[in-house]
Amino acid sequence: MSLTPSANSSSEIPDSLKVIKLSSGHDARDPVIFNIESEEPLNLDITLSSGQTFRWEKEDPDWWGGIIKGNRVFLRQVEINKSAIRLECKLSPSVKQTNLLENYFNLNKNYTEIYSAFEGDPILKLAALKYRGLRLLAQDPWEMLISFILSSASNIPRIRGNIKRMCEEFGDKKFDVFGEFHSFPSSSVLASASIDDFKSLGFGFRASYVWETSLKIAEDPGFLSKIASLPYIEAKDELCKLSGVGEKIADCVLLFGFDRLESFPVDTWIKKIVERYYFDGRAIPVKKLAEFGREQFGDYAGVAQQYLFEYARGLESE
DNA sequence: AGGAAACCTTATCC
DNA sequence: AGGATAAGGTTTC
Ligand SMILES: [Mg+2]
Repeated sequence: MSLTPSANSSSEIPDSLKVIKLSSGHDARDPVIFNIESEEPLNLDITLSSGQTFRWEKEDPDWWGGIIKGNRVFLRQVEINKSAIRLECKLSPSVKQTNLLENYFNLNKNYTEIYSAFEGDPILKLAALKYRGLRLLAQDPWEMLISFILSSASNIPRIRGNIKRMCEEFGDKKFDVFGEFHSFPSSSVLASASIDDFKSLGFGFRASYVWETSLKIAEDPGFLSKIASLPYIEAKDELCKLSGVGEKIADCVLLFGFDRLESFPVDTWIKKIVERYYFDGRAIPVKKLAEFGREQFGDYAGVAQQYLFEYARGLESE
């Protein structure tokens, strides 16, 4: 299943974006190579190694490899300065999607404007400075759902490993000019696996959650597309009905899979940093913190969350 | 209704 | 070095 986040169906690509083709890929054995230039801030390393996405791998010193809407993509940053960025992109010539990368990186969203909104908040100002070019990605809702069910009380390296093994075991084997790769497995394929299969992949207690939710989605394929049209509160309530999905994971799915920037997922890192800098170190219940985040950061709550998350983790590792 | 306790496994900390 | 603690929480009791 592959759903398009609603905001992208009507997204306009701004004039500031240029696509420069370097190789037309007339020969079906050659990859298509082109550049993307944008005035929007985008730091590939920060964005693709962040905690919102789990399947990107830096295989070369420079090249990132990943899969977008079932298409394998290789990217490297060839320019990054204050006013413009440039990406070199390699795709299989079989890829027909237009604006695949522009949509994935949400290049229609004005992050300079968002940074301005962060100016009045001392912590966000610092975070935006340190992680400039971190962008929210427009990812697949189904992939987000399973990925974040796997994230609960886990850690990022482990989540990546769980997902990688699951894709290798259950994802469709596909071929392009670069060779073999595996897609993210469908709900029906996962529903026909067993809980023990998932335990042997290292899912632990999340194995039953993944199986139950896969079965539910396989039996009700319209479930996720209905979410897209619901108001935030109702969308979240619906998602929470799924096994393994509570408030936090519902917020992650809404933010990363449905472009709902009003979501403010509260995990242990957000809890720590928000208590420390916004509540004078006092302990605050997670539910209150989520309400605070949505209230405090408004339309950009989800972007603020992402910057605070990376900032909090950065503090720990320094 | 609200708050512990249980739940798997692997990084990371000290 | 290796035992303790924490990790993008949810469910169950
Ligand atoms: Mg649930």
